[in-house]
Amino acid sequence: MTTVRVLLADDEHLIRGALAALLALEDDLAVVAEAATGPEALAMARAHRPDVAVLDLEMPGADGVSVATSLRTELPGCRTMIVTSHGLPGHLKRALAAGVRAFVPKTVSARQLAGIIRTVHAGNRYVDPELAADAISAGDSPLTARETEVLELAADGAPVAEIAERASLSQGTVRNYLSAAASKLGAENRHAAVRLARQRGWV
Amino acid sequence: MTTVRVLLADDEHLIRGALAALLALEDDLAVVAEAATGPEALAMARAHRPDVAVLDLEMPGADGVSVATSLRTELPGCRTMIVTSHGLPGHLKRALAAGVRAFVPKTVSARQLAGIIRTVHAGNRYVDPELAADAISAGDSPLTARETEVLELAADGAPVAEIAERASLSQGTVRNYLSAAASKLGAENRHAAVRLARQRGWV
DNA sequence: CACTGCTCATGACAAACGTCATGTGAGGAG
DNA sequence: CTCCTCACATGACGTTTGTCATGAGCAGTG
Repeated sequence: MTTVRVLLADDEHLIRGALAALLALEDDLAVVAEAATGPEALAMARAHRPDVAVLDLEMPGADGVSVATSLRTELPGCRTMIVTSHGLPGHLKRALAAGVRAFVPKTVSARQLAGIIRTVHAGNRYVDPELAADAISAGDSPLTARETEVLELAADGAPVAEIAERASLSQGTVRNYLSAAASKLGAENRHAAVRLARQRGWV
Repeated sequence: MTTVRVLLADDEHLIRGALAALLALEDDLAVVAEAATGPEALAMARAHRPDVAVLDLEMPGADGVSVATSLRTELPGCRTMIVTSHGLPGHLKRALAAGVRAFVPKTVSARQLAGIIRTVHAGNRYVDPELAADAISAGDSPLTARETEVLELAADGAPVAEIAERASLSQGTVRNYLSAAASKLGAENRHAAVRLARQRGWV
């Protein structure tokens, strides 16, 4: 029996510590490194070369997906998986596109997580069935690249003039994109559109 | 030595289970009940009458603060504490106003948490120093009750007409409140105001 | 090559919005 | 009792929007 070397990255010390303790109970798993931020996770991974990196999606510095992207090129032998509280369909897609092998919500039990780590280590993938269903039913973003960009700039409630300036577009164009985005999303106005797009992980 | 009977409520199974395991290592603490939702937490508390209820702030059904409020009247002997990922000043204030004895971020370690549970059980209070500093520097909400109410209704990007209807106010009045709220918060428009108020936990 | 879809623009109009002046009534503070 | 604040309202004003028509340049596809 081989021992799986695991890197644990989560900014919540409470969870990270508790998780490490629980995984330590599994005698084929060994937590060889822990990290509380994105950059720290990268550094620890370089130093300890784990078999599997368990990454929280929301971390200070760099989120789980970008850490996974970096790891993919730097340590091809290291499988990555994402654990998260907020299972947005868009996040799942981004994660899979970044080569992440598993995407699980924090609502699973530690025992299940251990099983998933083994699955991933064996070279297989795992996606939470419910999240997968959501992602499939949610579908792809209907927004074009510019529409998405403009919508993001509108996300903090900025007026059109400011968005236009920051995007180097004319105000009329910005209004057109915003209008198109809102109608594609079935929203009454851009602010509601922002909310919807966020919910679906499209921004 | 008395044993402290603890109720653990958190919708993230991973965390709840891990936490229960870690707290079980402390021989003066006993996790007598677990819950994944607000209503479930209430039911479990009634059934098991714990000494201390450790409540996650964000749970389906009812959030930690409202559970704490209910517990305060139903089980006066049960001390409550809030654990959360997002330490917004406003949440801290609401929690303390609801009679919560401790407010801690999930970035603490399990050992620290155990200590805090003991502190709370002994009748003392605990507030994370950093959160406390934030809360003090952030100050109170400058908004009146109605301003807050209207701002909340505006939170999902609804047009003024809809807000007016839902608040049973005239559109002009709604605009006035929204305008007042935005200027008090130093925001350019109501949407930015919503964002700011959220950041500070005032909505 | 024609066709389609994305990008970017302009101009125009109606609706929604922000702001201000102004007024009434209720309730607390002095 | 008076003063002040808050809640609520109206009407009016200019500005910011959403929406639509229209058009040009530029990619990719059949």
